[in-house]
Amino acid sequence: MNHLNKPTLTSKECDLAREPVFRKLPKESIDALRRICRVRTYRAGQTVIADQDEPGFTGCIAEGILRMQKTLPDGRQHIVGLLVAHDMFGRVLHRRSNFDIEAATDARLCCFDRRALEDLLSRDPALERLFLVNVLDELDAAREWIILLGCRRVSERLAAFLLILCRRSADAERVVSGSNDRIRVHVPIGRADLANYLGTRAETISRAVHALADEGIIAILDPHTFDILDLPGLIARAGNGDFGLNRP
Amino acid sequence: MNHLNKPTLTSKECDLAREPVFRKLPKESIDALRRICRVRTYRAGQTVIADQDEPGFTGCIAEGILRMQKTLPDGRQHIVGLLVAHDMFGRVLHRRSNFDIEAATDARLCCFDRRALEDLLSRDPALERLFLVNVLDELDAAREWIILLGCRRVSERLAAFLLILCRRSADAERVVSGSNDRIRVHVPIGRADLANYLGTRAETISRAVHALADEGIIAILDPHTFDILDLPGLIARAGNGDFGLNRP
DNA sequence: CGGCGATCTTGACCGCGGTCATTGCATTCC
DNA sequence: GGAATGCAATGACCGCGGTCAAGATCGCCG
Repeated sequence: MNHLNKPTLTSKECDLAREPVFRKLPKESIDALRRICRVRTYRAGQTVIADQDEPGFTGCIAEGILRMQKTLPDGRQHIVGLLVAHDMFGRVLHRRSNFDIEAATDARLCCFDRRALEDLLSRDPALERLFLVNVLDELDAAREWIILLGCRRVSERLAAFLLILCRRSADAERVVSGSNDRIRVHVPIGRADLANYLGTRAETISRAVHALADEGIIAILDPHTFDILDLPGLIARAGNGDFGLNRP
Repeated sequence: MNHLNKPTLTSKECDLAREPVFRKLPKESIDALRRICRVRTYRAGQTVIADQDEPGFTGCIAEGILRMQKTLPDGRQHIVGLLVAHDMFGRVLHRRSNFDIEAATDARLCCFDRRALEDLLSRDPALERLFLVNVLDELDAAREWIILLGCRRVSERLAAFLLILCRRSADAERVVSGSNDRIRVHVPIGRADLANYLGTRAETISRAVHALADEGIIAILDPHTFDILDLPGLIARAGNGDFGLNRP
């Protein structure tokens, strides 16, 4: 059983002031946001925003994981982004979505009405600045990912992905075992999603994972749980890129 | 001879009001911009902004082509973006550049002092909004590119790239030949750069180009000049993606 | 004019990774 | 308990595209 695939949805509402993205905002901005905030919950597999839709809201994730993906006419799929708790999703100032946004796990979302948020943005420079900086960071991350897909082999991409998971403290925890401490990471998605994210196939992911295990870089506890045994080795495998540093 | 590799640098200054990006701005915003604008010229191959630099300016391109690229520790390179005339380059609100920005051809740039521009942004909501929308479009384009690299084969990527060139009217012109009209496109960069952009190698680019020619989809006039003979065929090859629609 | 260097092209080879098929191992449902 | 379902793992095969090497083409410059 993978607890990350079945988050327990608590009944407490969004606490926007506690979201890292909004923390730096002045109190009145947060209050204004809170006034246009509605909670929505989705079950794994449900579509939040469909490709080419004109959604009425954007928001941020309180709990769960969303995947942004595109399905090509011939059926091939690609995930352009995984969004975890505290990430923003959707698109202000833009009519149509260019991707499907689906719940990869059960999810609870704090949603802002699009119109109301755009009004707010126009009247609140601090908020608009926050969004600008946020989008700039996303752009950087997207370009890092372009490099990942453009000139790295699958094993390197997998290593980079695991490093990103390591850096997200919510997904990683230090585990003391014997004399040396390991980093435990939970992979919150299945092999197929992971393959679509890394631009390859589930079989290749499987082989790459076990290759890392054979080299002693990771240990496989179960298909969704690994221990990082050799962090420097993993970093070397990833090609020393500084992944995820933009998204602390 | 490839005239696009050696643009003649005219002596006239930037006419910001005529740049499509700025056209919608109120006159006073444009005037303010013009006041902090300096022209810089670069020769092909020169570095405009180095990876990890903290550049003192950003700007937009009056003439020429810039490439944003990253060189990995092991020497592999990847181009994350080609910037042509009227595109913005560089990064407001961010200390360090994550990429090299180099002149792929001789280039003339309208540059804004970074500090002055950031001051301006804080005081001019219309300008800040323009930047936000601009960055959102770049993010969309980057994600399209992620899909291109993540789940399309080289011949499809090449086809998509040619379609983007077609849609940039400056690079494409209709040519009447006999009864049917062709679209002529100039490829402003060499095979090696193109390979780094499309995530492959120069040899593979060469083969893919000639494969398209063998199928009668394009005609090769010289290594930098093609005629599109079968636009629907090219679109089908590219997988019906709507490339470049974000950047009209 | 002739040699030289850069770029593009083409061929031969082969390895990474895509594809297909099979197996194993859970969990769920009858 | 046994059948059914879903995901992961593994093996066999092979094709796309990376790599290396050798021509081809063109512009440049002595």
